[in-house]
Order: sequence, then structure tokens, then C-alpha cells
Amino acid sequence: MSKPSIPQGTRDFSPELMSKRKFILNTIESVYQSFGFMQLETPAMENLNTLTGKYGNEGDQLLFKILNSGDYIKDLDLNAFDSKSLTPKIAEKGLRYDLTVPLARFVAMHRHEISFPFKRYQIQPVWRADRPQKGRYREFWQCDADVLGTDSLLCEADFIKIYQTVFAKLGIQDYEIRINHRKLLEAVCEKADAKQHFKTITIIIDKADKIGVDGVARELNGIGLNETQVQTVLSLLNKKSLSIETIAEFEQKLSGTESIAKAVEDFNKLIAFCGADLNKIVLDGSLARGLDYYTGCIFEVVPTNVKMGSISGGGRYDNLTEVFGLKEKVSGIGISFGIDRLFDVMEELQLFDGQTSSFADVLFCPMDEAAINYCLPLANQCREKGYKTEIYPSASKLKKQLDYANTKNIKWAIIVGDSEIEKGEVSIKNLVDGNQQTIDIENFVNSIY
RNA sequence: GUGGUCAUAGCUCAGUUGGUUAGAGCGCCAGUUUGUGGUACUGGAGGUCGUCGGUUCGAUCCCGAUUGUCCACCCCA
Repeated sequence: MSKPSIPQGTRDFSPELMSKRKFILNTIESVYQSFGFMQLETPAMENLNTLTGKYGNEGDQLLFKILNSGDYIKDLDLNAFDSKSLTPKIAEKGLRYDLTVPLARFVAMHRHEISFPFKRYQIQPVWRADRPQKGRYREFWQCDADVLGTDSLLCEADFIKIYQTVFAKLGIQDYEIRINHRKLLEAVCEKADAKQHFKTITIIIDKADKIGVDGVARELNGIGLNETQVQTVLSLLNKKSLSIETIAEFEQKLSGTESIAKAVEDFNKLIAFCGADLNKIVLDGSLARGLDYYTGCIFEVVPTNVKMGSISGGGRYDNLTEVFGLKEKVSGIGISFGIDRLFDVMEELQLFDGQTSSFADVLFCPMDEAAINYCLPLANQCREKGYKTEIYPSASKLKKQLDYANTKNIKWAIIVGDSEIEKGEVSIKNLVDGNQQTIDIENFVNSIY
């Protein structure tokens, strides 16, 4: 028997880790709920034809595929296939790659039962056959929220408020909400007279953070843009805080282009909805986001004092359900938190240090077998009062039982032995300050706080 | 998919210029204290040095492969 192990890029979450993860998860979930989002869950596996072709070539290669059951090669002439054409014959299901495509599939399937606008959130793991590295796992959790069936800019404003609320609650202070507009990017390409290179250009400028302005210029040259064109693109890469003035500046620079009007209109509406609260919002001309289903505003959130990729991303898309054959146009907007990266960021910033996780509030410490029976109804009383309560399962030495309470960060130890049982009492010890008192069982629960 | 890094106790890591018995700290178990914890002291368990193969009289150490790790690129949360 070889040493036990888990697959590459996956992790176990110990109780200690889970209590921290739960804190993040619960925070995000409660904020989503406070904005009226409803929960959706979809299966871990989808039909492979639901998934393939939605993420581009790169994405398709990163899909985990599930082998068919039974004798899946019985009727196949293996020599007639190469590994690529064989795959669809022997694997018809795959693990989900994100939560957006399953959402689109769900909406397409249940369009008649859904009333729009449809606001759903979804917190589930996704899988990518990527090579793991810092902040990148093969199994990780996404926390998505999407609004479908409205193109109001109020949604964008809501999501910005959600970002601000979540990060405030988590204690993350140094971050930047980067925002851009697909139409602004289009206008830039139009201005530079390079519309036909739109997709390539977005991919290149998205790397600006990493390779710098010079690097971007070099790569733009590489795809055949001349110096004027490159300069036109570069002139729009700078980051500025989002404001009426910034927008006006862009409008002026890009006047005469087809796409700029829509971007300006959207930004101005968004600013109006956000009111004065434009804190931490940066208009970043270089933000592009690879996924090409985005059509309007796009977001990305990055921590500014930790070296880490984006911890959230999202944007507006015009017609997500189109590929599933839905005739009526369902536009929408969504964001996604990557809680694994959030976790890494918070761990690095030591934001969990303040919290001591306690796995129970009360531990009953029976000194002999008879005491266990005596404790049972008392423990249930504690639970009814809302305390996490357990009874040590054997009459071990007190030291051992108190040690156990310490490691689980339990505040109250309730010691029960012969003398307590005789008098109908319990001894309650506060493990934080060390005080101990013996009181009547009638109202002992009231002594716990 | 490409390039690099590393792999020794449960964890973090020493160490052996190739040689008899591979160490520390933390953690774990027990005792000092047979009903009073978090501190202290004492003792104990736990490793075929990732796996397979090669070189050698002899390999944890050198070489090769393999698996895993971490990091960077591509792409992305």
C-alpha cells in the first residue's frame, strides 16, 4: 500500500481551515442575500457538449472529462481515431469549469419557470485541469452572483456596493476595483484603425500589469501595428479614479468613434447610481478580461498589498443563453469571488488572527460512567439554549478532558462526579478566567454566557 | 502545453566531502499532579531519507527515470 495522497492541485480542508473558509463563505453569502439574490446549485458534472466550445480552445483543454461507464470501447474501432476524436466517444460528461455556463444552461432549460430579472448566487467548486501554482488550484470554489434579464446600470452599481461591503466585512482594506468597458476597448481599436485585431489587442493590453507599457508596445508591434497605432492604444492604458471628469476625458480622446457613446453613457449612469461612493474604483483602460462573452462593463478586483492575481472578476454579457438556442435575448451581468485566493490573501495579511475559532461552547466532563447519564439531559438543555455542547465520551482523567476542551477552545467545562450527583449540582468552570463554582442544576444554564 | 525548483519524523527544517546507531524544535502519548487545563520539568512512541533503476565493496547523499511540490510562462479565480 503506497502512502495515501490526493490528486494534484486539490486540498483537504481541516476543521481549522474550514472555520476560516466558512467565515469568508458566510460573509459573501449573507451580502448576496442582502441584495436579494437567491441560491442555485447545479451538478458537479455537466454533459460535455454543454461545456465544450464555451471557453475557447484553451478552456476546452482544461476540462476534466469523465469516462463513460461500462464497456465503452466495445463497439469502437480504435484505429479509426486519434486521442482527440476519440474523447467524445468515450467521455460524454465533464466536471464544470465555471458556474456561468451551468447558469446559462439552467436558464435555457427553465426559461418558462423563471421570472426576470433573475438574481441568483451560486457557491460551488469548479475544476480545471490546469497546472497548479500560487493561487491556482485544480479544484477551487467560486462564489458567483448574476442578474439576468435586465440591462440596467443599477446592477453594476449594486455589484460595486457588494464588493465594498464584502471586503469591509472581511477586513481587507487595500484593494482596487478595476473597471472598464468593452465598448471603450472597441473604441480604442477603432481609433487606432485596428478593429480587425480587437481580440488580440485586448489580450495583449490585459497583460500591461505584468509586462509593462514597453512590453505591450513590443507585442503590438509584433502583430503588425505601426508606431502611430501603437501610440494611440498606449495613450489609453493609464489608470485613473472613476469620475465624471475621467469619462469626459475619454469621450474627448475617442470622439468620432462608433462605440464610445455607449461606454460614456453607461459610465455616467453608473457614476450617478454610485453617488459619492466611488472609493477604490479605478477606471483601468488596460483591463480586458479574456472571456469574450463580455460586452459591457467589466470588473476585476486585485489586492494592492499582496502579490496575488485577481480575487474577483465579472462583467456584463449580452446574450449568454444564445448558445443554448434561446431565441429571446437574455442579457445579464455577473461577478465571481475566488474564495481560495481570498483565503490566501487573508492568511497572508493575518486577518484571521483576531478570530479564535471555538468548535464548541460547553464540554461536560463526567468523572464516572454514572455521570454520563446525569449529563445527558443537562447537555440537551444547553443545546436548546443555543450552546454548542458536547459530553466527553468516557470518564477519563479530568486533565485529559480539560486538555481536550483547551484544544477545541471551549469556554465552559461542566464537571460532574459523585459529589455533584448526590447534591443535584454541577461544577461550572470558566476556562478563560479559571473561575469555578458549584451550582444547583435547576438553573445552571443561566450561569453560562 | 513550456521552463525551473525542491522532495529527510505528523509539521517546520538540520545533517552526512558516499561508511556501523540519521538529529532539533513544534506536535503527539505518558508521568510529576489517582477530580482541575493552558506554564514548567521528566520520559516515550514515531523515519527502509518520495518511488524505481544505475554507478559503487558500500548510496539518504552521485547519475537517470518516474511521481509529487512549489514557482514562472500560457491562460485564469
